[in-house]
Amino acid sequence: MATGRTHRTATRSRGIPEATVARLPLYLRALTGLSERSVPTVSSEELAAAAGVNSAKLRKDFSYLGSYGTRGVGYDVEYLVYQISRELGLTQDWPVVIVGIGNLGAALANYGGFASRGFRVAALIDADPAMAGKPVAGIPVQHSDDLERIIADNGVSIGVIATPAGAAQPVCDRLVAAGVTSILNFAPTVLTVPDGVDVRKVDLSIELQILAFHEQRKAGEEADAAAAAAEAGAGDTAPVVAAKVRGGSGGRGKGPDGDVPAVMPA
Amino acid sequence: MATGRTHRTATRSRGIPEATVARLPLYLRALTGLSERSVPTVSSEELAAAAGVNSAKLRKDFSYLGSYGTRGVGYDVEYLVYQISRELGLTQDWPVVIVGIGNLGAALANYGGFASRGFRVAALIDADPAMAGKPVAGIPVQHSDDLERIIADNGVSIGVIATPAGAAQPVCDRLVAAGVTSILNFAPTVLTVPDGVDVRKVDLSIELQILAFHEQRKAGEEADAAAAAAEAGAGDTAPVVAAKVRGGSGGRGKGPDGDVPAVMPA
DNA sequence: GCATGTGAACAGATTCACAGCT
DNA sequence: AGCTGTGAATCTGTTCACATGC
Repeated sequence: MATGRTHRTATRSRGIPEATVARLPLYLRALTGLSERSVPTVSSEELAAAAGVNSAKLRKDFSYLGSYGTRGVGYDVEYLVYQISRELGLTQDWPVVIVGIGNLGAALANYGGFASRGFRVAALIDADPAMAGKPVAGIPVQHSDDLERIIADNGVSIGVIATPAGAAQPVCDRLVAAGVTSILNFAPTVLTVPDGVDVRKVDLSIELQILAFHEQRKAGEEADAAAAAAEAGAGDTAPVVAAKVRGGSGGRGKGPDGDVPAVMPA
Repeated sequence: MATGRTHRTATRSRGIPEATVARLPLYLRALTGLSERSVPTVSSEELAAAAGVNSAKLRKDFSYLGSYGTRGVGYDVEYLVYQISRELGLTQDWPVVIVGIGNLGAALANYGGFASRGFRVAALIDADPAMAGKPVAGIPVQHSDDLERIIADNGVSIGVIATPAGAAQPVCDRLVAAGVTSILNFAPTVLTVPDGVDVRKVDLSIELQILAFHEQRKAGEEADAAAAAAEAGAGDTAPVVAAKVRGGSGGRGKGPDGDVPAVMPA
């Protein structure tokens, strides 16, 4: 169903491009590094190198925030740290709940990067009664029956879903109903949420698949030749089936050399 | 200098846009779901809904792969699964090493999504001698002294870094020197790699920071809305509007645009 | 002189809308 | 009639190059 529609008044003055927002945390990290080493100022060139982007992009990004630099000199590190933190909303405290305390959930609970940036793990929630009360990263796991109360009691607006795929949508629905408006989803599922709720997803296997694509490409001539050979072979062997007899059901012939299908999940 | 990717020297007309590549795994997942339920064909509309994108984009994406659909009918599920798998390089087996077996590394080792898509965890490596020999996810952890040998013995070209930030660059250097050409980095550091090596990073705290930005903006918009209402109503109704009114979707005319999930995927 | 900040050119991705095939 | 495949239009993001101000 079409939900849709972004706000129209969007670009008043708070029109920071999404791509820029996604880089602000990167700059912030580089800046905190400099701050810790008591570096007072940086040029766009230096900071860009530390953040792994190019300097023109960095200057453009900063220009959306305002003119916080000094021509001929550079940027004041502490000042920029503050401005970016404020822009990202990190000057306030964000209570977060993590739902699904398996391996990944536990890893997230232990992840130091949260606490150090204004995020506070307010609660860990799991559906397994055996987990209830068990401390993970020093925080006792609570049963999911209490999810709504926990959200309300802690004023949580950001939820992290680290459940198995099947549980993700129901959990998401409950989080949203309870008042959560931002969700970070680690489950390999497309979540459906009402308008006004933001979802970001992190999918480990997707990242690897993208790498595999490039890796295959790199293998270059070899892989290319192999693929070409396989495709050429298609003219008189198995894949013809795939190419012509589609719609067929179950029995798909095995590929050219052994393991064609290969992609069914366990 | 940094990311030096050879331009689209690509092979023949193999110029698949990066944005499209990043979505192929998404389509693949939706398709495997359909395949498991023995659905023989899908329309671009249906598949797009399942993958959480809009149908024009999906058709455009598929057009880069070739003409694998049937006009008036749709796409053959099994055939598409095979084509996308092949394009992503998932019809071959990719041995992967995970370096840094802390909470996160263990979670990754246990993550089912790898094995099910052509990725095989060939080895777990950690710098802590106390970990050596201990099985995680059924695989004995090996000491990092042997990193080079492990890479070579297993023909590994993809490495996953899940170490603390400080160890990431040295580990990366050793992986690359040993022959790894694709790296998935979970450590919160910018890695420097030679040309020809791909790095993708997953940063949990960055994702949360992006959510925080939007969360903050939402709060601001509520205020804006209240202000606008006040302005329009001229002291008519109270700012009660600012209360939690979410998910809205009252009547509103047909939305001209699709159902974009509000935030761009990683 | 030197580095920021920014309009303008460029490149890439998304969406539209319809021609073309089944 | 229905759905794919794709040029054209649009939108978003990046890079260039230089005027601007310390």
